[in-house]
Amino acid sequence: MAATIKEVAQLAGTSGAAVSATLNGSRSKSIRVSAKTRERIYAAAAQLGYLPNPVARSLATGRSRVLGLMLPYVEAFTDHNPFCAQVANGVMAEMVRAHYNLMLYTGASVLNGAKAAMMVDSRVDGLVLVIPPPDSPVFLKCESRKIPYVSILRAPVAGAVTVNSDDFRGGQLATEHLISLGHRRIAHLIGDEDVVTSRPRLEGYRRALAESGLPLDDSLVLQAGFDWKHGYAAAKGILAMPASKRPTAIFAANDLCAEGAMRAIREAGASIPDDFAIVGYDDTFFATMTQPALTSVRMPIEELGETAVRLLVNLVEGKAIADPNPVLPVSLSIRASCGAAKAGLTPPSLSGINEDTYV
Amino acid sequence: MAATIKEVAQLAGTSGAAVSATLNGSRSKSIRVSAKTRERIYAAAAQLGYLPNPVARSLATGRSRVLGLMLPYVEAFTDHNPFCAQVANGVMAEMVRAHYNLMLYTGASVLNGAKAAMMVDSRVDGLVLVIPPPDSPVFLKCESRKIPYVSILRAPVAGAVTVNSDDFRGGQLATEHLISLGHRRIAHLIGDEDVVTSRPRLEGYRRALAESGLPLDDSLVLQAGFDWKHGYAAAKGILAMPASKRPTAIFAANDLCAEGAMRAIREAGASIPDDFAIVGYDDTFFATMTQPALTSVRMPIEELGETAVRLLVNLVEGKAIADPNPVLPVSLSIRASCGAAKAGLTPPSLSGINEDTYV
DNA sequence: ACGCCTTGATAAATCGATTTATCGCCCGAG
DNA sequence: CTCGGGCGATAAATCGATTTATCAAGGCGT
Repeated sequence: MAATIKEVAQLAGTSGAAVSATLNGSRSKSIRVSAKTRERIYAAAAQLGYLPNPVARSLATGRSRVLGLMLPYVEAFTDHNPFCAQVANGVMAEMVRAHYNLMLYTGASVLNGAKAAMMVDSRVDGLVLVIPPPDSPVFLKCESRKIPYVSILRAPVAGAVTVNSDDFRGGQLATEHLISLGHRRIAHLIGDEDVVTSRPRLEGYRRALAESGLPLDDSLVLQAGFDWKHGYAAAKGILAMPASKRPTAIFAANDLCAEGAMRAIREAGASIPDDFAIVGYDDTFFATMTQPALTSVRMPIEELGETAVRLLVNLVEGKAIADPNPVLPVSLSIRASCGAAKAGLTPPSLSGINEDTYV
Repeated sequence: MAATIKEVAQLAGTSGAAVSATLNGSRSKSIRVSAKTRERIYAAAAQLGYLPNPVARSLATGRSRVLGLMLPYVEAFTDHNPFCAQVANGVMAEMVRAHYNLMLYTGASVLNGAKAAMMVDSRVDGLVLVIPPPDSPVFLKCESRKIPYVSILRAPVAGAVTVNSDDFRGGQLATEHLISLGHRRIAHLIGDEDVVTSRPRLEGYRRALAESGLPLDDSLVLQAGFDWKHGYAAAKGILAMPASKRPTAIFAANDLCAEGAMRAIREAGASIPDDFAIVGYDDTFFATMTQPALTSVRMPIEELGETAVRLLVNLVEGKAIADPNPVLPVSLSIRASCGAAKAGLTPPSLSGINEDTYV
């Protein structure tokens, strides 16, 4: 029922070509529109409430002004780790700014077999991939269909555009902080092996120890994971160590993992930060809600999303890219869980429902 | 570069019409394809890796198999209240099931003026609106462009399809629980006025009091909001009341609000649940992380999303809808914050990174 | 006065599907 | 022997834009 370009042309007493050129501000030599005609076209378009049909436009131009966002698992948003949600937020914000629309894809179900192919379709001009597995078939799909893509948290590969945060530095920061507070036996709970951030964080941890002349004790490096359960289990293991072997500080894989560890420690009747100092990673909002509040490495998660979109838009529009593999800086949010800040000094500044609701 | 229908037709030695009909399993009388030709078409399509261009298909059919999801604010995902994220999750899951794709829109920026119109465009077959303001222009846009839509958390309006949860019952449940534990002075922190859930919860609270023969004391009904800050402030107010006027229990607007209240109470040196029993709403995962863990009214948030999509798909495909205004049931998750369950008995069962990652 | 360039505008091709109208052909019924 | 009907398939129209090729005037220089 919506007005078409032909109807506008008819009402303005001109042709569709003129309408198209006028409304798009086309600067082609081959088609010119006089000021008078232009006025009539504007009037007619306004009168009919004309909006170009984006589907038809896409077909004609080969561009959709839609970018896809692929999240690694179906529960991306419900998962208690707000990482994906925050990335999505940054992505959304930047897409709005760049006048692109967002198509959302999550999980294996849309990516297996025929469906996988369906999604990497001509509907999107480009794709943002979040923590893609190193051997994901998505890469091949994109290559073969010539769909530009940018990966968030992926080890830089020749020719691929990636956006990462400085995990090595993050590992260093967390460990150095604990060292500066006098800790000499510091445990590290490693995140999932297949996630690209785990290793550099570990290396940062090792470097910090080495630079301070502290020994590297492999019994203090525990395979955990990015969830509550693994943190809880790992801490149980630590609590079971003989006192002489036991660490006095824990650098956890992330905030959730740290929370699990804290729970295990509390259940054992030990104190945080007196018996164990703890540092988390991601600086999620619930780092402020734990008791004591959790010191955490902050990474600019939303900026990861924003940067990825910015790069992708350049890719799509054929513009030059200064740095195809940016690494965003991290920092340390110091709270009470290491004893470096008093408990309760940093109440969460939660925003609740925002004013920016739809009109 | 992708293969077109014409190329497939050529390779199979037939026409585009035959290819289209075959691949879509068309049962029209006017076009028939013999088994032999069909085989050749399948072979050719497979050989070329042919996938129909969805843009062209959309233009021809007037259907895009894309549904839009509109969230009320830009920070929908970052906002510490995981409500929108969970809704998005349910929506996504159901869309995958129904073979639709998801276009995501958030906040005022995409909805003002010309941009608002751009988004309600022919690209989507229908729209899911989450907590739309009662007077949102989106409704008119949809009507005038004949785009079917379903609203989540909207007061039922004649002719509109809505999905709600039973907030009245939720208010009742929370209050009855506190009454059953012996509380006679129960405060209620109301959520934002303009959010449709606030009033029925209040009415449920009132009904529960009335049915137990307890007096309705307006000084115990405090305007708060769905965020941490308002919970914190409201609790401060309660703590400042003269002891005789002070409630012994608080039914908060939601979990975040409850958390804020708990923080204020702890800061005042009072005990939960001994001095104040607390009930939250939404049963978010961090209700399990607070100390003590928070009793909360559980609403089936993801199911809201799923149901909305199911209804919307029916709307889009012209199928009958049994109940255009379903109200989903709520329940009570009892934890330690009211003294009805021991602290620490319900550790969070967090899942961390899911197995269902993309291949 | 003739050709040339510029301006203004339109008809028509294109994008890649779906869908309708049409066309042989062969077979069986009358 | 002819006519109707079912089968198999194709050409062509359509969807609603963009974009290219084409064309008609009009102004200007020589």
